[in-house]
Amino acid sequence: MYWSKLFIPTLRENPAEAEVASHQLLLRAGYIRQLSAGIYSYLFLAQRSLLKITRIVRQEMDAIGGQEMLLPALHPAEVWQESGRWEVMGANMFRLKDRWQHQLCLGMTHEEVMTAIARGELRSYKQLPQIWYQIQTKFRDEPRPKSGLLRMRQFLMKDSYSFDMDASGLDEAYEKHRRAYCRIFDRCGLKYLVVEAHSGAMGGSQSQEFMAPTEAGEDHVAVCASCGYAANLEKAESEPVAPLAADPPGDLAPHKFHTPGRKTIAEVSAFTGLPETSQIKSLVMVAGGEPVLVLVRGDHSLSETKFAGVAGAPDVRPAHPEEIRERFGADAGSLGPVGIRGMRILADLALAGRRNMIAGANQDDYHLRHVTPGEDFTPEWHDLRQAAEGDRCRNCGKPLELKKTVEIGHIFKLGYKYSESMGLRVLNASGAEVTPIMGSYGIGIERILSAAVESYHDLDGMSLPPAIAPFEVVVTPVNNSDAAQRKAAMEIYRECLAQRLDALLDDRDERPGVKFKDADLIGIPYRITVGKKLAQGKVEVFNRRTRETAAVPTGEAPAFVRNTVS
RNA sequence: CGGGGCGUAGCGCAGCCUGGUAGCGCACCUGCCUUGGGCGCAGGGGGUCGCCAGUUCAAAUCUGGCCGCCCCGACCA
Repeated sequence: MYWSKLFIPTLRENPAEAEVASHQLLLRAGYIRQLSAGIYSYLFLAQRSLLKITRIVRQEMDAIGGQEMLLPALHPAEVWQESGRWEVMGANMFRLKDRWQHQLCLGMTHEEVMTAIARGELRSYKQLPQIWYQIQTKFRDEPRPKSGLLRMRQFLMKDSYSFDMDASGLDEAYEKHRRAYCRIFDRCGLKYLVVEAHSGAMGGSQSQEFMAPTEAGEDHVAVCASCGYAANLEKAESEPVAPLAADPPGDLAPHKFHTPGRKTIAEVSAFTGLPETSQIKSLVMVAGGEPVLVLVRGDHSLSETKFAGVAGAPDVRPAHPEEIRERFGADAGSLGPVGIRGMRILADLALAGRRNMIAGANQDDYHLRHVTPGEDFTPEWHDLRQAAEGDRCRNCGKPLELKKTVEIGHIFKLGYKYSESMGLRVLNASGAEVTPIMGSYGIGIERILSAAVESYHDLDGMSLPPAIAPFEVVVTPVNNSDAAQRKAAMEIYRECLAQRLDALLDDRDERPGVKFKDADLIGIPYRITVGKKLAQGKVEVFNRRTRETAAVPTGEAPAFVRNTVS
């Protein structure tokens, strides 16, 4: 294509509303424009790149036997009510009414619709297994859209769903997807981690996330460089650092002492001269409407995800200050487990075996010394703490590293949640009615593009992997009014096309600097520059990523790029 | 939902405090010039100053309400 005919609105300056690199660069390079908060138009360059991404996704999904479908984005409330998620999704779901006042919503995901198809049509074990997928727009009324294409209210997802007769069939479908996802992200040229994940509101057992490391990410993962353990921080397990001071020995009774104005762990630590690891941090959570006292070591934080799992309630939240005062007769800074009755007490495993620690006295401005878990109160023991920097790996004892990442893919073993609640049944070989088991597997399409920009950019712009760049090579005559350069550039461009390269000819009547800057900005992996060396029968091949230039005989430049790309 | 910031030309911003002619850079159009990293000269077009109401002889500027966007936190299949 000829650049002079294309709409590529590059900007010299960064738009004020963009904060993260991928957002700034996608705007500046003329890939996207914002229509509203979390809603973007994908202009020519973005669409080309997204089409390349979806082509890779399709090829790999087809390769594991996936069948592509196109499903409605507009759903009747009924299917969501059947699965129970009409309520669960709350304000995150876009809802609307038709002219007859019938309730509808915009699809956030497609478990319900897929299961509705399956229950109407699948009758026999002979029809299983099935893998069905779709690449479509999904809608979520995000409380806070942000970071360009990383968190939107309307976005593209590849979603696939597997239906199997039994758990081993599901294992197989899950494993196929795991491998397909690795191939997809490898082919897209991304750096990524596969981590153990929490299955959240989806329900289900096993689940892994594919995470691309980036400072713009909001998900934290714990990674062991030594043995390969990797998990979302929500669910990561780790060995905490040892207490900084030994516990006083002996069978001591709790002893109340005055701590005027000391509310926080740090304040009590400074007041007593004992490290935070000698304190019990008492938190009040509300799970399923009931208050629960949760205890972690003073320097630790609670993982609300782990807590929700232990509490067995989907709706958990910290208690309000009024609830705490009413129930404990003291404010949050002076709470403790001693003397608490009629309330579940959960304690983190890092407190097990500890003796004579410091906790709140349930009286403002007072704390207790010599509090021993298991003797002065009896908790339920669970892993409740969030892994922290400095912790060691449970498997190999080496230090864990925490990384900021963005989720680009997620695979779930759903189990029977949807097939059960929505009444999907098939007959097995002995004629009995059984419920198929399901899996669900998602990929965020725009996030692949964003993550690639986050990973591969410099001060001049982005440098996308060739597989997903909007063009593979741009042919740039330095001086377009020089007839010899113009002619040579045209011939090289034609030869690039003949070599099946996705090529662009920069035939604009611009200064060389403008053409170079624009090509660098939009991130075309290779540039063939036709300039002063043409007299010696040479042109230059510029590698955007490495910024290296090679002088190549004019006729060989397209083949040179062709070989480098593949 | 809590906290903060911003809304003036396509983009980036000044003007607002102290009310009176709407301005700068980039981009855009015309001509000349130039061609290895956003070149130069000359001329030109483009604005309901987010919206509504109020105060005033007079509002981009002061007051009130509303809307939109961004950031931090909460939340997040």
